[in-house]
Amino acid sequence: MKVVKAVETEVAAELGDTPTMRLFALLEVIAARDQRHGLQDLVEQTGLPKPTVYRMLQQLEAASLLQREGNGRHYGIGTRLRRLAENLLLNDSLHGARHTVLRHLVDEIGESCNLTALSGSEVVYLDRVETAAPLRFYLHPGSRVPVHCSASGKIFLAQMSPAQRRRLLANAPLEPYTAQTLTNMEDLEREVQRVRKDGFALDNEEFLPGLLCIAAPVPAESGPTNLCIAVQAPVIRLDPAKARKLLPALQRAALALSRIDSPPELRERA
Amino acid sequence: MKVVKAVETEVAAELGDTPTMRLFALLEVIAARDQRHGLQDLVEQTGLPKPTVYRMLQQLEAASLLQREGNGRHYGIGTRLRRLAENLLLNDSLHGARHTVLRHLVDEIGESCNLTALSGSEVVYLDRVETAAPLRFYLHPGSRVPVHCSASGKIFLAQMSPAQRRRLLANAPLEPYTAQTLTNMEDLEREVQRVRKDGFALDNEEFLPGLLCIAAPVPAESGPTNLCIAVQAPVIRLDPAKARKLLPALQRAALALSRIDSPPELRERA
DNA sequence: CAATGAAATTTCAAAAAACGAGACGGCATT
DNA sequence: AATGCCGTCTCGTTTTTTGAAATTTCATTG
Repeated sequence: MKVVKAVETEVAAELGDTPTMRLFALLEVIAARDQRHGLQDLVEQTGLPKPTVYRMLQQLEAASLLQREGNGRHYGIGTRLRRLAENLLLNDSLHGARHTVLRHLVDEIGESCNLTALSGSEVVYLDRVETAAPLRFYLHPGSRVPVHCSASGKIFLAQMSPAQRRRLLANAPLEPYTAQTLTNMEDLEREVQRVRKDGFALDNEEFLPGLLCIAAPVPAESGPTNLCIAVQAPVIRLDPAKARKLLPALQRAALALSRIDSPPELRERA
Repeated sequence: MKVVKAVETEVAAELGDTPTMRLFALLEVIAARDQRHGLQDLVEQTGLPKPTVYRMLQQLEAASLLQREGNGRHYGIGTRLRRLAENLLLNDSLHGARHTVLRHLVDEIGESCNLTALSGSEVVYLDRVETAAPLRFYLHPGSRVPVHCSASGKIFLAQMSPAQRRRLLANAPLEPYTAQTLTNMEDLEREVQRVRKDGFALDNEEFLPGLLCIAAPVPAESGPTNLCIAVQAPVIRLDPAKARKLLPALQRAALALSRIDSPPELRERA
């Protein structure tokens, strides 16, 4: 009994604080296993009260997003949700194309690479391809890191006007993650100026001990970009000097990404 | 200007009356085209007010369901939504297996077939495979038809107790769709008794003029089933006598579906 | 064939979220 | 520097969601 309650609380806390999020949490539970889902099961899996889950399921069924299976006591995926999922995967050439570029780069240089973007005042991992080497940092797509202690973050900062930069950093104090983390504004400003001049950024164990990272911007048609490509490796295999030698490959990949991201066709208005 | 407005109204009316539905409408718009979606575009596509769309996008982005692209002025599919879509399609062996059976049946008898279930007081098309013949009725998966004038509907009715049947039909008056539609309770009751005895049902132009349909139940482990398989064809190619000859093939497919739907493994409680 | 109990559904008043008109602000073009 | 298009924020109002508890349903079981 207690164990069950603990699990319930956990899932509910993690996956939902607005109706929308609770709904997606429910869908994720349903999508997670290839089996029939009864009301009771879903209640236990999500930790939501029974009438709530019941109402959600009913609403989803009415919209053909889910459908009842068997004797009406179980739910499965409905035609509309299936079609949505198909279209979602189908109409996302951007992701596919980018992933290919990332994979090529990883093949070429032999270390994990990732694609990052600025979201709010944090850097988000859009996608990631791991190296084959056995020792590696596992950082999954979708996770977020602070701007001030990540290579990509510094690139984003370097593109901004001083005013923009100050505004952004006002919301995010320069927390120390390691002994190397730049925690005062002057050091960071100096570093950012260097990044702007060089066109690439390093993170030398400033976020995680033992992790070195080099990032380059993916140029946009004009103006600042919101996309970076970066290599991450344990300091045992990669030091700043070696990292600099990877720059040409990195920039070649960045250019390829740039072509994916801003081809003239996409400027039309359907 | 007027044209745009007309479209807006339409989409909004069709796709949403609760926050949840509006949200899915938005996702469907996003999933529909492989392009970058700006706020303004989405406002026009969905017909929803700007702050509403803005809030939805923001919420979806915060949850990594969407992510910003380019300079932050466009949205694309996020890692979590992509994963959800992948799992949704992956973990739905039921659908895949059923679809295969349907396709085989269509190959065998040469007419469009579909899989139906009872939902509320209507029959829903769960899936459908079309014949290769040029003349055909196009009825898409997810659409709904009344119980009293569809072959599958009669099968569902035939499984019920008279009390259940009366309760269900109380909510759904026997509306006439064609001259053949059974619109009085006695005729329908007589028909239902026949269906129960024969184990199959016909719809002889009772729903759409020129459309003949024969349905058989997909047997459940025990008790009534909520799944039927049916053949639909223009009366020009199929008459009741010919339809009856398709019955063995139909029942063979029904048995195959039955094995998919209730194998012992699925009775476990993970 | 009624009693039993587990599971599904409905109810309803309180609480929370969504709504959207309008104001505001940034940024690009003029 | 002015203009205008978009994205973003505000806030009082409206709508939806919430969930404990009561009720119904249905398959067993005694």
